[in-house]
Amino acid sequence: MYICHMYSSELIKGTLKTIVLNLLKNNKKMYGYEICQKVKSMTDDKIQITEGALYPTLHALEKQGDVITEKVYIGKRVRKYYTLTDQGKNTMTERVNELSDFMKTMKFLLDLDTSVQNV
Amino acid sequence: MYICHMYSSELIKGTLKTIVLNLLKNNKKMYGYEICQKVKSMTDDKIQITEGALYPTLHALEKQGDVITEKVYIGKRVRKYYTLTDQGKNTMTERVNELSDFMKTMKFLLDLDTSVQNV
DNA sequence: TCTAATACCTAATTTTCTTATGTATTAATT
DNA sequence: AATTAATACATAAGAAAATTAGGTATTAGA
Repeated sequence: MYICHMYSSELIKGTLKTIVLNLLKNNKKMYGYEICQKVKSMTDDKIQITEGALYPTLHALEKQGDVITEKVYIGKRVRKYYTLTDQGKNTMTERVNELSDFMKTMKFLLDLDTSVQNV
Repeated sequence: MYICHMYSSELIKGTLKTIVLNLLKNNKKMYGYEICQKVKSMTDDKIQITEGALYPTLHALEKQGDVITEKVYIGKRVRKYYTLTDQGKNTMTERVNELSDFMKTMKFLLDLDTSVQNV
């Protein structure tokens, strides 16, 4: 039995934007720190997005028009909420489809589809 | 319907070593150029490993003892065949299991497991 | 004879992440 | 009350892994 504690960083590379965009679809509106925690808890600590990776990614998404931001003050502490734009929804759909397709291809390539049914 | 012609390069990042190690499992003995062609044909041109990425990867695998090489001359042209070592077989198993596990996690994270049965 | 395919290789650059560092507020612990 | 941990943002230096572009040489095909 294979027990995995945390994925090697190479694997996660390239999927960060897709993860973020997809979370924004499901949760409508999130802030950076929340995204880190959410991914960590949803994956049983297997995927831990570092803040050094996340914030530049969020800024890039904003710059290219896939998300818009709004600042909310909780007392004196600021939160920056991110929301998908219409363009961002398209980007999200494309990215998620592509990743889904990629995983099917990888499954085939690595001979992992041992099941009988194959849609 | 989503039609994918070729995956964006970010996705493939981090999976190259795993792909190579796995191909060597199934095919026993392969040379670099052959690996490129095999991956290309098996994935309907969706994954095209560039030689600039492959050769350094193969050299790294050799350096860390996961593969051994033998040169074979076809006329005057040389082919460098790569074979998994025992250590390489272990590495391969680990890598493939990790990637398989990672894809399950991503499926869950991206809410892609809509099927009823869930092994 | 010229081009395409086969077969290897490396180097400069780019992208993307890690690691480290920084600021500041608020909650929890001692 | 004071210290630590958690919350919440951010950037910058460096590393890793790919792309892009270049190089050499042989062989097959047009």
